Formats: sequence, C-alpha cells, structure tokens
Amino acid sequence: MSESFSLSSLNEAQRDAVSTLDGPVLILAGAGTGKTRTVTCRIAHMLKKGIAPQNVLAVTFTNKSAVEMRERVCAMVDKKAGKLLTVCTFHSLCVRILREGIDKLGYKKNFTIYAGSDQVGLVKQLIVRKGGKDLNLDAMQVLSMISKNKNEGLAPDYHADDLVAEIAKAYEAELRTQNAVDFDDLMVLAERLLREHEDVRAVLQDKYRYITVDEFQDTNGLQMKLLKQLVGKPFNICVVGDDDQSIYGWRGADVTNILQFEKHYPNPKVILLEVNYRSSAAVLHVANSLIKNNIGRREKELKPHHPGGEKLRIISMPGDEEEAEFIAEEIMERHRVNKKPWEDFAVLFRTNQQSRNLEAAMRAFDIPYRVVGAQSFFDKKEVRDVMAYLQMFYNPLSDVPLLRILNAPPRGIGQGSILLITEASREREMSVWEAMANEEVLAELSTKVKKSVIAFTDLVTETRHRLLDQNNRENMGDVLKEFLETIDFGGWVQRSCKTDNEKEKRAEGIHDVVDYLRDASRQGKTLSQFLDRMALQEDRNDDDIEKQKGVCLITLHASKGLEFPIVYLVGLENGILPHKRSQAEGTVDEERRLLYVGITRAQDEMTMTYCSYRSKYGERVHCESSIFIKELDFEHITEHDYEDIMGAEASEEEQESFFSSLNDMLDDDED
DNA sequence: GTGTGACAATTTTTT
DNA sequence: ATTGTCACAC
Repeated sequence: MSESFSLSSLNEAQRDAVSTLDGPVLILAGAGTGKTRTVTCRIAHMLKKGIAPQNVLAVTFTNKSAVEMRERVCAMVDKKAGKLLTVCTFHSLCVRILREGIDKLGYKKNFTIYAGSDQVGLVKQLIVRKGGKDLNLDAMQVLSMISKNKNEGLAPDYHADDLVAEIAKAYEAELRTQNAVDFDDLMVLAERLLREHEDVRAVLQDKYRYITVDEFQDTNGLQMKLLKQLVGKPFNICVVGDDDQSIYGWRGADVTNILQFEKHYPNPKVILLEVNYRSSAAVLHVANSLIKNNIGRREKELKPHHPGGEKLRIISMPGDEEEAEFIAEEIMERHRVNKKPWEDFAVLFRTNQQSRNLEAAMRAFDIPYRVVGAQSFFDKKEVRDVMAYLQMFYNPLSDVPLLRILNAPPRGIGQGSILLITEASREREMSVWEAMANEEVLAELSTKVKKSVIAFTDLVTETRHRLLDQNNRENMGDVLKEFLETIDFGGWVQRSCKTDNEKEKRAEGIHDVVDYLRDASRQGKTLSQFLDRMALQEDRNDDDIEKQKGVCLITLHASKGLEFPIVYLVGLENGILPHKRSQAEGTVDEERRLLYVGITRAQDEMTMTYCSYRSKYGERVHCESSIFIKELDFEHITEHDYEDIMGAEASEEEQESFFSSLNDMLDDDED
C-alpha cells in the first residue's frame, strides 16, 4: 500500500494530524476513530518528508501495541527505514537508556531487573528482618506503597508509617547493593540520568527529535517527567489519547497529563478525532449520553460513520446464573440460526469472579470460549525458577534469584544453613554468592553442608562460563538444558505435581524457556539481552486474546482497544459497576468511563444485563440496578425482563408465527 | 522437606 | 465458594 493512498483514505481531522509534524500536538482520539491508523500514517509521513528514522521515537504502554505500531508503519514505508525506527514501551526505552549510561548513577551496567515475585520475596525478607511480622504487614501492600511513593517522586523514607519507611529504605539499599533495579526504578533512574547529566540528555534529545506517545491518558507523573527530560526544543512531541478512556487511575495513571497538556507544552495543535468507524449510531448515542455525565473532561462527542443500527437492550435478570445461561443460550441461537461465528461475540464484566458463571454456562452449552488473564506464562513457578537460574548465571551477586533457587531442587542446603549464610554475608558486607565462596563462612557450616555448597558453586561457575564466554560456540539453550538435567530440575518439578495434566503443563513451561533461549542464542543475542527481553515480557505472544478462537469472556479493563460485532455487558449493578469501593475512593467517574469503554466495544449489537440476586462469597445477596442506567439515552434502548423473554420464547415454540409477531410488537417498537 | 487444616480475604493489571 | 497463606505435625 502506497502512502499517498493512505493519506487520501483519511478524514480531514486525521489528515490534519498526519501533516502536522512540528511542535507539540495533542490528538484526542475517541474510541474507534482510527487512532492507530492516524499515528502510523503520521510516522510514515515523517519519513516521507525526509526525517531520518533514527530520529523518530514512538512510545507505547504495552509490547503488543509497540509491535502492532511498528508492523503497520513498516507496511507503509521502506523496509530498511522502518527497522531504524524506535518503537517501544516506556520500560523498554528506559532499559535501553540505562544499559548505556547507568554507570553515571553509580550502578554497574550489568544490573539485574527484579520483577514481581523477586520484589515480593525481598520485601518479605525485610519485613522479617525489621520485625514487622507480628504487625500483620503484607509484603504486597508494602511493595505497592513503595511503588506509589517512587512514582510520585518522593524520598524512600517518606511514608506515614515509620516501619514502612524503614523497610522502604532497606529495600532501596538492598537493591542498590545487589546492583538490581525494579520496574519503577527503570523509570526513576532513566529520568534522573537525563535530568542530572546534561551530556546524556543532549545526546538523547538530539537523537529523538520526533516523539509520539500513545495512550497518553495512561501515563503517570513519572512518565511525564521523563518525557519532559527527553523532549528537547522545538518540542516535536505528539501525544495521542482519550481522557474518556482513562481507566487505570488506580495504578497511578494521571489523567491530568492529558487534560492539562497545554501546561507542559503551551499552544499545542489540538486535533479532535470524533468520527467513529466502529459502532452503529445507536451504540454511540448511548455511549455519548453516558460519558457526558463526567465533569472536567475534554468536550467531545463520538460521531457515527455508520448511521442507524439496532437498539441496545437492557435486560433485568433474576439471578447471576440465569444471566449467564441466558447469554449462553442466546449466543448458541445466534450462532446456529444467524450463522454468526463465535468470534463475533464478547461478554464483558467488571471483576474476574464474574467469569465463573459465564464459563460454566459456556461449557454447559458446548460453546468454545476464550478468557483473558488466567495464569500467565511468566508467573508460573517453574518458569520463574529457571529464569532465576539464568539471572544468577548472568549476575551471581544478585541475591534474590540466587536465594530463590539455592535449595530448589533440594541439594542439602536447608533453611538453617541459608539463614547462616545470609547472616554471614550481611556481617561481612558481601553478597550471598561471595559468602558461599568465603573460607571463613564455609568453616561455620557442617562438613556435609559445606560439601553441598561447594558442589553447587562449582557447577554454577562452570555453567556460567559456558553461558557468558563470547568465544564459546555452544548454544545457550543447550547449555541450560544440560544444566537442568544435571540438577534433575525436571524430575523435581514432576514429583511435586499431583495430576498428569499439571505434569505436562509444567514440563512444557521448562521446555519453552529452553526453546526461547535457544532461539535467542541462535540469533546471536547475549544472555543479558535475553534476560531484558524476558523481564520486559517482550516475547509474550502465547496468550494473545485476539488470536484465540471462540466467544471472548473478558474484563472491561482488558477489553480496551478491542471490538466485537455483538457485545454483552453483565452485572450492571451498584456495587459491581460502579464497584463498591469506588464510592469511598471517589472514583465513580472512572467506573463510568469503564462502562463507556465497554459500550464502545460494540460494533452492531449491545446487550446490558443486571440481576436482582447474585451469589457473592457463597451468599445470595440482593442487588439493585446500576446508577449509570438512568444516565443512558433510552431513545436507543429497549428494556426487557427475563421472565417476559423466556415466557415469550416458550410460547413461540407452541404457536410460532402468531406469538413471535405479537412479541415483536410488544418488545420492539422499532419502525 | 512435605502434607494437613485452620484462617482470612475477595476490583481492575502492564512492565 | 474459592483461593491462598501460614503454622504445625509427621
């Protein structure tokens, strides 16, 4: 596809966005208004105008959108030029920046990235060490406080609770001595590096002359600060987003970034993308009627490209089981009678719990379905263990991965010995790895344990050299495989499995890591590059919801960016949507946006349901319909009752033609 | 080092 | 109802 063809296929606002390359640009792109197409065309246009691809940076929030954006730009431009573009996530960008210059902040360049369970493990340890165990202090909670603090740019000791401040400080110190950084640090340190080192800043500002930020409503304060450092004069920064789709406030996203963009970059060109190519007019009218109840938003309205459309339905259900069954049955019918493929349907819900009923109903009707979430590849224990081994090989001085696998599988270094070694390492101000090679420390251990420790360090050292030696022609995947066999890692994992199914899944997990590493090795990647990729989850394509078959069961949050011809949105009840906690937290607006996102997923048909009763934690409780329902424009909605529909259907079977026409007259007052 | 039972918690989730 | 965590026993 040639680029001029693309340009002519854009609407006026989109063209305006594409051709405005200089100075700050704010693109307010409503749902379904061709945002990605506009942004990718804009970047293609840059290259056509002679801007060097090396000078172009596009930052996204997820790897998925980074990959998509790159692919779509590459389809429009010269292959070679496309490869020279920088299209990546915030975190990936920070890793690149830091691998170059983190030494200027006193870290070594081979820093380790601690993620997820690494962080939790470390905090758990620190809670114990600081004597907060009896205080019911939860590691995850502490961690989220630490994270929030970092993202707000506060000092680590700035916490309401003294003990938390203690732990936060110790956490920072610990990461520092282990030459490790967490996900937040990637951002914090990259920002600091740019702010404190003019030379680094100058180089990067000169390199990235044209910057695009996608999903700008999801950025937080820290990401904004990083951008401020990265964007140099004449401020060729283009941000794209939609304040009405800001649904990640709970995770730090700061919607004022997009609302007050002018404060950071005065007199931007503001472009409104309002023509929606996705949904019917009816769907958009309802969506518009809801979202205008939010105050302090940027005024805009989705304008339908496709006129008319089926009215939306709101159906009251007696209980959550009927709700699920009704939907499953209807999907079944629509598939059978109207020949709609399963992939046309989606069922959206607020909380993951709600998927239970739905899954059960789908299974009962033999409807193929796909669910997002579940357990992701990288959270699997065996995968994390193997990754810990690799992290340790790369940098044995990082205690966290080392401690994770020190006795997994068991090799005669028990809890007591581990405690002794860690204590000894702290006393001597050395890493655990160094302590294990220290004669004095070894002398404190029993002969048996000492032998185990030496056997372990010897094996690790030998494997480590084979993995890191650039002159070694061996494939890293093969080295890992051999190592895992030597320690009988697979056997240990198998033994801990209860079912055959589990055995299979776990073995697969281990096998996959080996395969990934083998591939990376074949492509000439170093262990460091492989670990970065894995930490940033850049290889994650195993659970791409769009590639799976069947009816899509998905949370409202995860549905953002997707679209479906026929959508069901369940549980429109106070306490669920808006969620119970949002009242107290003052985030009802965000719940409204969440519903807005849900409605705008639908292309043709939209059905919303609420229940009178719902099973909650084993108890059957009464529910009332959502406050949001009365905000909707009922000109484009028909209301139904479960009993009536079922009654009508039952009759239909007996006296098909008569009752169905009567039913039409009663229920649908369309022309 | 692994298995059992009591006990609490229970929105959304990427990197 | 379900799921995970933790203490304790074997």
